[in-house]
Amino acid sequence: VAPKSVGQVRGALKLFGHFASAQELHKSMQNNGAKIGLTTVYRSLQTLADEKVVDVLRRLDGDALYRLCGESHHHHLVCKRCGRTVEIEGGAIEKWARAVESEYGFRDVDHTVELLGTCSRC
Amino acid sequence: VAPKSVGQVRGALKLFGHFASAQELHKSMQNNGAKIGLTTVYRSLQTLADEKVVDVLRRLDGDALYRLCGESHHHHLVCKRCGRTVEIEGGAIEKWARAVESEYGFRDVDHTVELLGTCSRC
DNA sequence: ATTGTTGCAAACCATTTGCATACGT
DNA sequence: ACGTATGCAAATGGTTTGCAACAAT
Repeated sequence: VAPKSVGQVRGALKLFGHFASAQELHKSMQNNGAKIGLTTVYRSLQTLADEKVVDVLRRLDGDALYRLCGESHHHHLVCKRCGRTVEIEGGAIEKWARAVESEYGFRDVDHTVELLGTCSRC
Repeated sequence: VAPKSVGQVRGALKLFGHFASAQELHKSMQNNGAKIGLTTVYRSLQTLADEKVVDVLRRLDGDALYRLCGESHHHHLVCKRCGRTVEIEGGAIEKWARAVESEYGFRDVDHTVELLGTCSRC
């Protein structure tokens, strides 16, 4: 029985379209007239992250960034300098992960992959 | 006129061999008998980062991780239940990372890969 | 009435900074 | 003595949590 605020936050993220920190998102929602507390924004983002509806990653300064993720599992290529982020199709990775999984007799293997570099503009 | 503590910290990082948070590194140094304050570890890591001799990235929980640049690295397959850890050769990953790098015009791309699953014994 | 939701204020915790002490030259 | 390096303790700031007021059924 998801609280309505979770839907509100998801909507705001959709509107935002790219990675936003909780505080940026909160400010943006208030600017659009929403009456919602910062705490609730945090809690909603937490819920969405648990439900794997949003991706979470960390900016270099330590702030958490959130963005709606599509249905397909993907990874990110992030610029160290400007924070520009590109979603990557990781077909090769998925195959590799499954190969490693069976090679070592593991089950239910999940993986985290992050690429960090410097983009062409920086 | 680099303080000696910077060298100490660099040495500890080398010993560590992979990404470590400031606090983990500090604890590890103290366990090895070093008399150094947490503040100094932070300051030394800051200096090393400014000099570009260490890479900095962020763990999902927000802690900063530091590693000497140019160290060859491997990846880990970790069991969620018993903590058993296997070191993985990531040749396929390295190739994939380089392909992504050139495809999107990024430079100096580093990557983090962690595999989490359940091992055969559990 | 009971259960779930909200938001304020306080707690948390990694990191940074102020400042007084200790060190090197 | 001078300038630098160090570490304690306090400040910072994003995030989390306790709790009491509040809405929904």
